[in-house]
Amino acid sequence: MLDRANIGHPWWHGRFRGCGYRLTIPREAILDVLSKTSRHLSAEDIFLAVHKVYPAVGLTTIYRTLELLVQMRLVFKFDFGDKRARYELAEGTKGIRHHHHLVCTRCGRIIDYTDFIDEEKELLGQTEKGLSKKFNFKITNHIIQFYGLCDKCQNKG
Amino acid sequence: MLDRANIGHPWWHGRFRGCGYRLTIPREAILDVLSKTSRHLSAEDIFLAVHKVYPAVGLTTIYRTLELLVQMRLVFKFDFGDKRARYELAEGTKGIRHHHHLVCTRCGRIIDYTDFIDEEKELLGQTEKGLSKKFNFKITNHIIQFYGLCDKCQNKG
DNA sequence: CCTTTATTGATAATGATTATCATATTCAAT
DNA sequence: ATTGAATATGATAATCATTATCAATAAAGG
Ligand SMILES: [Mn+2]
Ligand SMILES: [Mn+2]
Ligand SMILES: [Zn+2]
Ligand SMILES: [Zn+2]
Repeated sequence: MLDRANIGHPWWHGRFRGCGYRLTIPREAILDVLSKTSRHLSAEDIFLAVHKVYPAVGLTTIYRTLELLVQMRLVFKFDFGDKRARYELAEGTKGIRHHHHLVCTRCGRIIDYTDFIDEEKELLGQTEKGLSKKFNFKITNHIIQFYGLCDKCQNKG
Repeated sequence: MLDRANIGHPWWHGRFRGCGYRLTIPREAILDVLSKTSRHLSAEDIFLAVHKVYPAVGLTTIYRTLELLVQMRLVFKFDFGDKRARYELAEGTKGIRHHHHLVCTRCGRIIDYTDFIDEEKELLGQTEKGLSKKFNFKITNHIIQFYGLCDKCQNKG
């Protein structure tokens, strides 16, 4: 039910054309897994999910492909303080879905938030402009993360 | 010239009283190193610096002490995307010196900035309040990092 | 000095990520 | 379809920052 013809999210096909990269089964399978979750998966998470459908795909390929996808800006790579890197699709069919994160330092839960983004954008724009000028620094990216305790973890020792 | 009597930054002595923790030579040496730099040192950096004065101090103690200092909130631990953790004294004699970072993705240079913090504070306050309410999340900390190219790295391939 | 507890350092183990390298796949040109 | 160069893959071993162990030390308080 996850055969090649059925995967066909055409919107990332175009990204591979012209880069010299090939859109192979492992690569599509990885994009497919990422596109079907709202969680922030580790390389091993992705490996296990892909493994169910394509048991021949190795962990090395997962790492290699993720590195490629990050470099192509199709995927974001995050560090939330547990030891493993976490990956998330950078855009959906509707374009880039920019958001920031709340990270629970007790249970590791990650919450995406997109509210307040508008106000943040305003300030970030100003800040980036000021910083670029003052330090002659070309900003390409930023991360904002709030750490603390999620609702469940506040009601425990 | 870095003997015990000479180190005596009394302001962190108090932090160890009442916690059951002892202010030992290795711990003071580590705090001393951190207090004398504006750079963002790795555990090994600190090890090497301490080693010059107290060659008997082992790397394990550096890691253990840093973990303790982070937990005591005397030191901040950062991840700037190179593989090693980076450490920075959380406060000076004047109290906490809150700031954010610019990270050059090419040469790894880290720039502290404290300008724009006031405007940021305003927005962060609002955002934290809104997020806390909406998600019932108790925020204790945040990180903001801008990634890009520093002035030197813009003028290279 | 003695006892208890906290701290230390040498060493080995861990675990996520990378490097290697021989094999397999793709794709365009016959 | 066949071929052949370029690209991609997977099993395996290597890296390397960080942790776990554990016996030896040092501090604190009588
Ligand atoms: Mn997210
Ligand atoms: Mn800093
Ligand atoms: Zn939680
Ligand atoms: Zn640079």
